[in-house]
Amino acid sequence: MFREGEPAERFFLLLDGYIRVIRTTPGGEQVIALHIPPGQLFGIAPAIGRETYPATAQCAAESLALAWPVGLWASFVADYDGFATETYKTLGARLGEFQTRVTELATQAVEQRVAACLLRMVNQSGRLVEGGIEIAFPITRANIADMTGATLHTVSRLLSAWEKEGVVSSARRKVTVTAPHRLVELSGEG
Amino acid sequence: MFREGEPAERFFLLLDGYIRVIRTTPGGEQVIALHIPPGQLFGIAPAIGRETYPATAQCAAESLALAWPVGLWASFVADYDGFATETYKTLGARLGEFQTRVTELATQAVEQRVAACLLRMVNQSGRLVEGGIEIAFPITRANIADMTGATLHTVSRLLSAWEKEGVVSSARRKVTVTAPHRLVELSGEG
DNA sequence: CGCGGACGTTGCGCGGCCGCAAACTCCGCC
DNA sequence: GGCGGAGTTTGCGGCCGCGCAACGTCCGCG
Repeated sequence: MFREGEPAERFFLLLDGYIRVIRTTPGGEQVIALHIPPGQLFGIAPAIGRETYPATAQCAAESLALAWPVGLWASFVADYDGFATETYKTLGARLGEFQTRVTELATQAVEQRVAACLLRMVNQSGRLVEGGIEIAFPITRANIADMTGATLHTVSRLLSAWEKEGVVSSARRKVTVTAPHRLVELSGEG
Repeated sequence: MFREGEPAERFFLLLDGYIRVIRTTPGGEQVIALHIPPGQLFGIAPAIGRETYPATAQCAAESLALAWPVGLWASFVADYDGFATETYKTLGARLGEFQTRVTELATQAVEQRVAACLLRMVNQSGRLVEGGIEIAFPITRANIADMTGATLHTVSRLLSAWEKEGVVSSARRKVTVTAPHRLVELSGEG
């Protein structure tokens, strides 16, 4: 959709699908900052007084979004009454999520972080299926590794172990949580 | 000043001093989320649609702040023209900082994180003294450990090593950076 | 002036997680 | 159908950084 550092020419509203927001380090490694579910605004650089995008946005699944030139931002805020409030809440929710993630990354072991990461995705974007709750967009071990600051290998090992214990059930690019309560325990009551 | 989870009854403007914003994990460990320099708003729960404070705020140094009941927030936004914009920018800056920290925590080794952490504090709250730039508020090794997700011991070892190399110079509750460029290298060009 | 507590340093051992390597499976595409 | 690439699994070795412990130092306070 757009890349980190590009001039922010538009802002978006996601109608359907999922967007992955990514930051790339100078060293070439990437970190997944967040996933945008349908119904949320994104690319809202103008809201925070920026003229370039602070991160890269990719489609995590087939997606449909509306886009407006940033010039219209001010008139949206002025014309639609709940708009500013809603934006504030979105920002606040993201700020809170980042704070939580900083806390997790700083204090918890990889196993707990991966568990917490799965729980977060299930909560935000879970889809009820028989046998558990499925994460509603395609996701690989490598993606989870990028979110948790672990390696692909470690994530794979953890998921294998959990699958043997019946906590999760995973297929190619898909993860279903079958025993959320167990995962909560694993995440350290977080 | 206030504690995480308390009902947000007031918001603040820091006139002088420094505020440390802290989150405590269920396990009792604490993480320093950010430091507030003079001139910034803080405790702005109402801005993000929250009714409780998302974190704890302590004085890091002797401080002086103004406080208003949250009820006045709306009228501030309505009456003072730059107020909303300024708040957005503050939120945006914090969001950006958290994103950066998540990235660092996820991809970089402890040594680089500590270097980056010192650089950030020097940039935001540095005071020019002879021989280098000093961090303007009292700070302990344990504080730095809480910010970087390392242990007191590791931080102590790193600072000792850097002091021998002439990169920093530290005393009790005080750190002065004497060779910022070296620290930038150590931080991995971050 | 002496005590207590906060802060800082250093050594040692262990374990979790990375890094590398190799192999397997599945899917899309020509 | 066959090829290639993306995704996943698993084993093994090594190192960084934690956890513990003990000691040293500095400051504030009665």
